[in-house]
Amino acid sequence: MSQQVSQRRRGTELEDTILEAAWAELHEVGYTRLTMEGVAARARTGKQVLYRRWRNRAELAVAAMRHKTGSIADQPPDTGTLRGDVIEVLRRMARRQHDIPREMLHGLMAESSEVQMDVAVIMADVMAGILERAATRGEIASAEVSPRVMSVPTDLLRHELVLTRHPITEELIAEIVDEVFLPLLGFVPGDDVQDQGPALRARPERARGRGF
Amino acid sequence: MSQQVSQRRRGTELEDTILEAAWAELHEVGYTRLTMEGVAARARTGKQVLYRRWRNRAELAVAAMRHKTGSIADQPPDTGTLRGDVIEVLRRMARRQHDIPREMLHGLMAESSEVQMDVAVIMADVMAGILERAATRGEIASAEVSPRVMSVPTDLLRHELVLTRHPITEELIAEIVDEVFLPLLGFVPGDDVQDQGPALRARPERARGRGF
Amino acid sequence: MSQQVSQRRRGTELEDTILEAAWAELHEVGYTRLTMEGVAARARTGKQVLYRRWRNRAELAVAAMRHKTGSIADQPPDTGTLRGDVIEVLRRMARRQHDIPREMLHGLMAESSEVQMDVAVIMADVMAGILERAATRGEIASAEVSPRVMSVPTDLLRHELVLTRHPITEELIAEIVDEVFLPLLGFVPGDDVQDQGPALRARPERARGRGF
Amino acid sequence: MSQQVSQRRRGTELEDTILEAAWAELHEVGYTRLTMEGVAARARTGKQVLYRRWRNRAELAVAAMRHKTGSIADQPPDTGTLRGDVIEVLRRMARRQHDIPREMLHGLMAESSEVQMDVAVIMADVMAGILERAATRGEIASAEVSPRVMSVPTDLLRHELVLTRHPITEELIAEIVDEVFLPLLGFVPGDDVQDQGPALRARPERARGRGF
DNA sequence: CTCTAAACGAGACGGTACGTCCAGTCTTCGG
DNA sequence: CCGAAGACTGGACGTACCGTCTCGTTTAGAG
Repeated sequence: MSQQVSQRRRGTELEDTILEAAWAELHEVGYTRLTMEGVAARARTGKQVLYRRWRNRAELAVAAMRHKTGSIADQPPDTGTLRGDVIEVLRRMARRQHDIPREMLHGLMAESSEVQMDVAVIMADVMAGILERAATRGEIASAEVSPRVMSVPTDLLRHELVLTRHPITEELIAEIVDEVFLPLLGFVPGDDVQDQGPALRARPERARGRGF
Repeated sequence: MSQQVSQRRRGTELEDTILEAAWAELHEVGYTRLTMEGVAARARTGKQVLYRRWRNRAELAVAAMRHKTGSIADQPPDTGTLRGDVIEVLRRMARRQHDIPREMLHGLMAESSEVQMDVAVIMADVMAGILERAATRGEIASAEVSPRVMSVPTDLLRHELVLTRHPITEELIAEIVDEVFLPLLGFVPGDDVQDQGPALRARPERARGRGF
Repeated sequence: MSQQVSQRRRGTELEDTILEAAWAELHEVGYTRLTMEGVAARARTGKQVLYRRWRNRAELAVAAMRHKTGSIADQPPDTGTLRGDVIEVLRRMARRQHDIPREMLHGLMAESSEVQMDVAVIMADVMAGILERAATRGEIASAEVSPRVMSVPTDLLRHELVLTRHPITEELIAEIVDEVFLPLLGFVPGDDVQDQGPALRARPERARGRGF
Repeated sequence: MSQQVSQRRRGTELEDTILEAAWAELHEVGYTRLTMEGVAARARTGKQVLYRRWRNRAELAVAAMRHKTGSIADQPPDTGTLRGDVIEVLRRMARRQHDIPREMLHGLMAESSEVQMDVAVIMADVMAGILERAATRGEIASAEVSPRVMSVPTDLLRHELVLTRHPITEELIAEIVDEVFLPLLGFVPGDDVQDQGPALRARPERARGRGF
């Protein structure tokens, strides 16, 4: 009479459980100390089940990451101004990165060739759209911008996000847009952008080694 | 009778042997599969000897890296032109990176807090010097440039070096300098820089995933 | 339009296939490495089909063994002489054992309580019949023989078959009969049994350990 | 002042601990379910330590067995009578076997070629000595006995010990000696051996299968 | 020059995780 | 309902390294 409930998890249900377990482990112990055994134990299943789906912890971690973080440029921002659009794009990138610690990213990039910078291409499309609209509005003379220039804001932000330990602030985003990107486009900001305080400020962090 | 040669290595001699062994291992198997046991075996010594000097493989790898790659900005370039100087700086960065596979870098950044972007600060100093001289020569109006702008060329190159799989070419460097940095400084290139072919070219690589 | 042949095996047909697969596996990899999965794969069926019939690999192996080796004392030998009958019984035991490697037997005895020495009782009956006929023929005074004595030849042969690595030869069988069993019955062999060569011969094999 | 006790066990001390742990596991779970992990856990050491010493669980089990059970025929019995000596030998065998369950033995014989019947040869020597003394005392005409006959009592007992589930009783031993061995030697027992009750008794156990 | 303390080389130790195999059970689907 | 197929829980396998500890052997340098 009563609906026979499956005792044993299978397929998608099981997979979701595992990916959530992996995500939890990633945040508790970090990628470096992520173990298949740990994930299996937390998901209350066997290691074989994991290995049936992902060849190694890198693939598992990538899958867990994607499971939690949806696609980035689902719908391009449209704030009505060039500056607003670009800032919104950068904000979304930063917000997205919030979930993914640098350490995890580096660990993945060290072990997996999966994690690519593919998003760069996607971002290029988004930026092209933004510039298109800006040209239509007459904010800039032409949408014909070198791809190198077009990717400057996202590249610079990504550089900060992944390769430095600087906290990502609104000021940082404003700097990238107002000191670098807009000037490159020959855009002269109107009166609404007079908060250019941080310019010419020295970086606080000191070098302790030689880095790379 | 014969000169008594020390059978057992110690101190610096031993340390050098180890660091070379580590460097060799790094290139043979990569950072991910670098093991203390492997290095010890290759250097024909015991693991204790390694642990006496470096707390873990990350420290050892960093040390091995530094042992091979000297400091970056030993002497700032001085080619006589702003453009030449900046290009030279980027070339040196690229050349230096040649020795250090991306995988190694990511592995290190995942495990060690040692590998920092400290070099960024050093590069800032170098760039400041270059701009100073350019201002003196009258190439640019003033050396008073926002630190954000000043670090744009090195940040962009580092982004390419570490976060993409693009090969580092002369064209890439030229793009960064001619399409981004010099325009930002309000610099109008002379007749010697008419090789601006790559502009507006589309990026060839396609996205295969969502990356990050 | 040809007669639709049942693609799916069932009942006895399926069971036979499985038992033959099991027997084949037993001879290819031995009992120790016999696996339910291996048998299922070889029989092109699922594990559940096996578990529906036999609780574990021991039971399956026993079944496979019995499937190949029929009952031992189907019809008691009747050669016309006491000596001939006993030798024939021992020969049949030896021949039967030929199919079943010692390793398989030990494996089964370790895991299954099924494989019993029940045959001992059967053999006792067979031996009783043989002695009965010998008494009737007048070869021995009486068929009233202690059960212990009666089982001596089969027990000794079984000891050799299962617990030693000695090859089972005609001489071995002759020894058991002529040096042990017949003397125990007070039987004086006639002239046809003068091939008593092996007596007093030393055993060739040397001890290498302490065994048990 | 205080004796510095080594925290970490090594060499023989560690080995003894392990063998005792293995012996304990053998008795708790039996050979079939003996696991290297179980032994390592009980001995509070790593699996590698076990594998460094023994290639597999069979070797470990054999070693554990030998560690507990000393050599069998350290000093031959000398009771003053042939019967007494033989009975004493069989009693010792039975006592020794008490420690080693049949299941363990079969498991070992299935997996290891180490466990041999070498002891048979040793027993032959012991029996030869016993017969020698019996001949000297005049109990038997000559010590020249066929090796087959000489090993009959030990072979029969071993058959019972290993291949049947019969409990090993004094009566069983008496049967072997009084009904089989002594008669074979043409020995006529004196008045002290009138307890020949069990003769002609039927075996109680019934066959449940076809055995082997 | 002898003695001593430290460092070296070698490798065992207690442990964690790997990636694989198999047991025995459960589920789905098709005939 | 049962066969075929295969996924699931779970446990052990045998291996690789980790970082520590111990042993016996150089080897510098202090006395």
